[in-house]
Amino acid sequence: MMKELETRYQNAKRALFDAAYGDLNERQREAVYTVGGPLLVLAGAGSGKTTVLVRRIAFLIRYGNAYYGSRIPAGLSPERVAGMEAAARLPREEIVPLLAEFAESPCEPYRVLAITFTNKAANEIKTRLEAMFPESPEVAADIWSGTFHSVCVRILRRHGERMGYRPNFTIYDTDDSKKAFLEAMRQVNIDEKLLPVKGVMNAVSRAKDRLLTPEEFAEEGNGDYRQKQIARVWTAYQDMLRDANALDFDDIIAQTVRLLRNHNDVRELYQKRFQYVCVDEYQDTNPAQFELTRLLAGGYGNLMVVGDDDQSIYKFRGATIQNILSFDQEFPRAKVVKLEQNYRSTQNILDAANAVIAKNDSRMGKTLWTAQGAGDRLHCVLCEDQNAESRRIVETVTKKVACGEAKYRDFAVLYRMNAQSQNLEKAFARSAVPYRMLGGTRFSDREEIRDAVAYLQLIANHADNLRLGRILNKPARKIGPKTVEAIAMIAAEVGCSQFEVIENAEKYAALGGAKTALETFANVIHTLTADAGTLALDVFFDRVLDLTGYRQMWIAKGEPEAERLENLDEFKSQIIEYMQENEEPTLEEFLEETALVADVDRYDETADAVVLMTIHSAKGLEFPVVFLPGMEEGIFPSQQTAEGGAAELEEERRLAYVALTRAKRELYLLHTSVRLLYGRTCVNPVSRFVSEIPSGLMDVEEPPRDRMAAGGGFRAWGTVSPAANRPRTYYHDDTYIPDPPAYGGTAGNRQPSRGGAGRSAPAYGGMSAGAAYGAKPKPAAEIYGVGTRVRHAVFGEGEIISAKPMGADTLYEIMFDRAGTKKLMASYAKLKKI
DNA sequence: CACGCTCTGCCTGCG
DNA sequence: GCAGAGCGTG
Repeated sequence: MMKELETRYQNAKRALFDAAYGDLNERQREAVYTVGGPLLVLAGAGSGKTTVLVRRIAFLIRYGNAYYGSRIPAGLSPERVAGMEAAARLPREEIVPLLAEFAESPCEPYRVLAITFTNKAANEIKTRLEAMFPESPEVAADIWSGTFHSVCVRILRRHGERMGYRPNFTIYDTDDSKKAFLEAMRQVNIDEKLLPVKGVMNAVSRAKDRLLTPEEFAEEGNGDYRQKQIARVWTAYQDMLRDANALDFDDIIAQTVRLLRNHNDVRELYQKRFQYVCVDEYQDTNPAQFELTRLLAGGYGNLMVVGDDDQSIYKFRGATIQNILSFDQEFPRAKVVKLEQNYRSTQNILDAANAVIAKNDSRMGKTLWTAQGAGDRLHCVLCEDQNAESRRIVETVTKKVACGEAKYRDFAVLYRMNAQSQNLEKAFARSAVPYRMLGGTRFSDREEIRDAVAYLQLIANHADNLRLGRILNKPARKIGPKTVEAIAMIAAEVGCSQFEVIENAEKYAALGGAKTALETFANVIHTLTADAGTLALDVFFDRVLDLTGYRQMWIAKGEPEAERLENLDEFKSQIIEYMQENEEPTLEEFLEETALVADVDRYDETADAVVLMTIHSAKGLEFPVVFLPGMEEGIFPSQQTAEGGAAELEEERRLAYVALTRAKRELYLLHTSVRLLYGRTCVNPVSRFVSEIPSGLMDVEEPPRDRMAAGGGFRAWGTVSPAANRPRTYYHDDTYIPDPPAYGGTAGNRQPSRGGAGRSAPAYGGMSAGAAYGAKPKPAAEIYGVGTRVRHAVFGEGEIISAKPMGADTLYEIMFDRAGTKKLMASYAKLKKI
């Protein structure tokens, strides 16, 4: 009798939770309720992955193992159970307060660790957790949530001394690291021409991902000469970092793993602390991160990982898809929950993505579905060339915005490689469509920012030889390469830091005439080091720029470098922002944030503008309308992938899957008949990923016949027509004019003309353009001189600042009052003189 | 030391 | 096509 009541109680309890979590689907709920043991959540694109992660953390803090737990309250009565059964029919918000009493060993917030890859993801988790506990903000604050690197740095600051790092250690980013590698190569006498640094850095980085030591790496090469050389460089590099009390990004993970492996007390400290460990984007983890996760979760064994094997696109960065594929072998009792219901896209888009990814072998197997319905068919658009492709995208955006179908921010243009972005950006820059482009040089990578940071780093850590070298003679202080070399020699002999040599310059005869300059420099750094402890950070920063003469250096260069000063101001506002966010701001902590938090929120989702970025950086984002230009063999899949092995192609196909699943409503796949890339004209067949999409899902669009070249026209599926093969000349500003017929030659064997034809502007006749494309002849336009005020239909009023004759036409550069400076062809701009 | 010229290589890139 | 590195010269 009692047994039956207990079963009823358990069922009623679960029914209450199911009702309270009724906004989740069944699979999502299962993931949330499963708190004990290893758990793999295979979360398809758009399946509510972050929601599950956050809700689960909140669940285990509030209720612990309430759902699957077997606890029965004392004095359980039939009336009580009947009451619970009736309560399940109440509205959700009335059920939620009833759940607290079912809590079964709930977890304290500080015992939860959530690891992500990007700061953006870490911040999102934090923000969403704060929203889950509005009544007690300390809960979200107590949860350890951060990136792999921030978690490891936190551990190393505390226990790094065991590994030989003093707590004020410095973090070297990729650029610093490159400088150190170059120096290391000089030290071991290896010519950069024979062994490019890029290759060395990559090899060492991959080896560190695999937790190898230089010795193991050399051994693994089995006598391979190159590998032995790399190991020598690596050893010298590692010595330099050790001397400078510095770690690079890879060391941060690898050394934390060694710390936890080799020091039982430290490992146990964290294993006892972390009752629950969650890892996001698990398909992107490398072997070192796998090991770290395993160690940290090794106490309680409550490890949840979330990821999507089909979105593993970072093998080139060291990630192993194996980590997710063999999770259930590594953790034998693991539970696997698949999230396949998609809340983002239409069924047509999902069917296309499913069809493409189904061609892969190395996958766990998922099929996305939606309750939303089929939606529009995909569009496959063939354009003449990359300019037509870009224009086509801009036109489509303009049209859809004009008819009120969408806002600018609903559109994204996603491309395979950054080289494609130039054309696209030009088309947008010339139009009235607001856009923002991600990628390119990051703010923190700019020279002036790096220099400013180097000054701050040196002040925080005088042993930082690399940063010292960066700014020692910047601005020029009459400390030339000879002096620098002498300093390095002395430092190596004495066994001290280079800055200590400078401090004691008068002791060393070898420093000769530079002594005074060095003393002055040392004094400046000493003064600033003292200031760092007393002045407010922003005031201190100004003082650094002024006392070192660094600001003056850029001021002296005048107008062309004005942006540098603006960037330094922008950096100062980042300092102020940091001061506002932290109660006890310190230089060291600020520097750590700068090292680990590169350009937060590069993508402002609120701005009403079309977004342009690579497919890689679009992972995790979604847009109502997505354009995928360059769906061509040789671009996507890229040349080197297509030539690589099957594994490379599978990764590329996953990238295609990521690209397709970014779209919510509409998807445009664009490809061209001819394309100018790397200064070469190429004729690429349409991408295999387009061909893999069932034709019934797609509308195919080709340019109308009369606009096509003579000779049978273009065939969509890659047949090369002779006319398409004709070489063309492009001007630096991308205004294109076909070569006259007499030019001859074919695209395939055309020699790159370095600095030759095409740079200057030969006077081509306008007619050849018309003849090649059968296009209408350009209407004659009235020619205006520089300084003329004109009106444009879209951009409004402006002034002509330059006019360049181009064949029969004229290229104007016009500074518009509101739309900025644009380059326009006279015949198309339809300008009116004011 | 600053500049301008030539040469080269070139996919994706978190922290 | 173009950026970044390397190199030579004023």
